[in-house]
Amino acid sequence: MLNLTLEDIARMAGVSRSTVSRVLNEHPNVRQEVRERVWEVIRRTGYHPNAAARTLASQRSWVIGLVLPRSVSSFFTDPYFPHLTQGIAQACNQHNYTLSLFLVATKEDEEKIFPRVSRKGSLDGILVQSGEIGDQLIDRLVESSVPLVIIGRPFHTEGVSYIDVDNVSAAETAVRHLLELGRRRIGLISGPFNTTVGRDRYDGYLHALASYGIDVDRALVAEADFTEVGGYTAMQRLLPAKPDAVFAASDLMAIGAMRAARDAGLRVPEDIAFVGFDDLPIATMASCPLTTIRQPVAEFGVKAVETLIDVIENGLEPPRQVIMGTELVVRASSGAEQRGIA
Amino acid sequence: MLNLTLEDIARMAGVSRSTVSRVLNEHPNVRQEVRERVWEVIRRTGYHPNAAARTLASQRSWVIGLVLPRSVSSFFTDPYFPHLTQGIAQACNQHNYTLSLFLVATKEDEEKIFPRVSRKGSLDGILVQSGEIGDQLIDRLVESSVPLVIIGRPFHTEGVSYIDVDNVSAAETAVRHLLELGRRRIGLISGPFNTTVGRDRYDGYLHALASYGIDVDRALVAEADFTEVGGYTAMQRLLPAKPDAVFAASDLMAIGAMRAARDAGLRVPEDIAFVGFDDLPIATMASCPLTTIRQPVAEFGVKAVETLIDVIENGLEPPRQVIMGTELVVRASSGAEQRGIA
DNA sequence: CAGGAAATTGGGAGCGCTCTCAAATCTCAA
DNA sequence: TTGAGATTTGAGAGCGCTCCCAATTTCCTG
Repeated sequence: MLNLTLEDIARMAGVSRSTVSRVLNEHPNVRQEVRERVWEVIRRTGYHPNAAARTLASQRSWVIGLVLPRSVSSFFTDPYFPHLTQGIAQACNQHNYTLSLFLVATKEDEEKIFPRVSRKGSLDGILVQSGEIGDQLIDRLVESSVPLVIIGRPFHTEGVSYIDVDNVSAAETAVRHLLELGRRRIGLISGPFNTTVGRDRYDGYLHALASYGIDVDRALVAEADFTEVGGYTAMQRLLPAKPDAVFAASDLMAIGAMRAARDAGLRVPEDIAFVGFDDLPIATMASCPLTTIRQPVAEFGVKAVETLIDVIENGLEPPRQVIMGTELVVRASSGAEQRGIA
Repeated sequence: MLNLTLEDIARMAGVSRSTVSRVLNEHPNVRQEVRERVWEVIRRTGYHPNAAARTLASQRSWVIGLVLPRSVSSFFTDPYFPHLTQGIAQACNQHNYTLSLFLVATKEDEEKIFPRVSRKGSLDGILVQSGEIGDQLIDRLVESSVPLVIIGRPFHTEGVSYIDVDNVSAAETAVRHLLELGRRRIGLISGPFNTTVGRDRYDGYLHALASYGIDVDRALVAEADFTEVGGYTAMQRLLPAKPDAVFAASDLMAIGAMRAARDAGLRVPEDIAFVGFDDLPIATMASCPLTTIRQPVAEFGVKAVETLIDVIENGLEPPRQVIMGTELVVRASSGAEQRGIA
């Protein structure tokens, strides 16, 4: 039962290797009767074709890699990544691909992982999370001309496929929501400015203020790192500037920030309103349910896989650039209901 | 640069295919001068050996699979799994293995994944998270006689390799800590009773009570599912029985439970003390820093990988059964300091 | 019932590597 | 200088599959 080969099955079914291969790969042009006889033998023996041999002969591994670069240190702190991974894993399974996970923690990791990832014959394609703007990893992957889809817009977009949400307008919507509720001293807890997502959400914040003719007050902007602790300390830096609302570029930071505001004796949302970004389950479970931008994280992962499969099957050109929609989810933390009642 | 083979490198270096193979695999018995010449060509051309061909010829894929069964629905809610995965990924990288991730969400997933996982030639070994006691997945994997290490003690332990912490004594330590602080109506928010980890921590709770001659009050025991929401609702069920302390079988549940206690107007730890389990970063960030059992989650992952590699290299027998230590970490939630001061 | 087209089947040549074995080369003591 | 033994190298036979091509069989149509 252990080391059966195509040849063995062929002998047992009284046909040739080629015919068994045809049956296995669902090629047409095999007589129904023969097809059934072969399947019967396969089932009875519990035969599974050898993946390596298949890959070698067909130049197709049915494996895709998910690469999370060094800068994504928050893999295990921010629920965003598990959710994304979940969506990706599910889609891989759906499409009969196997998912390999490459967590790049250090520079040495990167050197070790790189050959494994870019080498032909082990991976059909790569999904890589966009990271810091200076990071060479993505450029190196692009150069290796392996089918590649970047999760989150990279800094250089010419000729590369990526998938993202429209962070600028999503952030603008979030901040506008606060403006519409009458808040005027709106703080921003941004993501890192050396990431496109950090910059984009900052730009959205600026646009919203500009549309209301409000000048940006630098004391109302604090850069953080997408973590809860980062949100907490950023909020402490913002407090002296007396914001009456804060847009945080992730739910986790919003939760940290709310905690900091509470610890400073402020009431949410009466004294200070909050809007987050992501709409992960924690958003509803926060001490004050969070108004936030919902992005379809799991579907995002699914779409990334499907885009990558498209690239694998139909070539790198033209670059696929997919932008997914977001929506504002209003809950208690922005004080929308208070105002409605008042 | 793209489709170089061993043969090409051999020709360019003026040696045979075999010699290049020897150089690549660091076999001895290659003249220093030749070795360097070959490396030089490899470096210059950017050649990487084809993984599939290597696997086919050597019957070794250098890939291990991490299988998370259906019952582990909390992959994306409980930070435990990302931490574990992180440890595993890091160790894989260290040992030059590639990690493939198999998230089993549905029965169909399981059917799709199973052949990919048990088939020879794609995976050198498997790490599988222990799940519900009735789950057939592990039994099927054991039968397929692929090198296997189970994360968390499975229900049937004969002949299988696994790695776990001593949940019984860890839980006992946690509950004893509360008893030593003078608490007597100690509630338990347990994990699911259809998991070994759920049962073990329950047993530890019983042992601790027994050692103080306290009879267990069924109204003080609530089964939950390791989620924060589960902890919250379990706490609500416990409240009528007026516990003065609660041991929750995970930090996440402890946090949910504390929130429920607060929402019911109780003060932590004055009115009710809490002890959790895991000591993940969220434990320190809780509204009241959590006394908890620290288990070495990331090292756990590392150890699992190392144990699996041992099994891969030295055979399935004898079964490796590794138990790792835990320690009690005292913070504010158990009220130890109050008592110290009083 | 012939004859050609279509459907079905088998054989062979790889895919790119590892590994055994024998040949070639080198080393050094006598 | 020679030859036994050690070291280094190359040739060849797979690993188990896919896929092309040619051979065989089946199916129609007139």
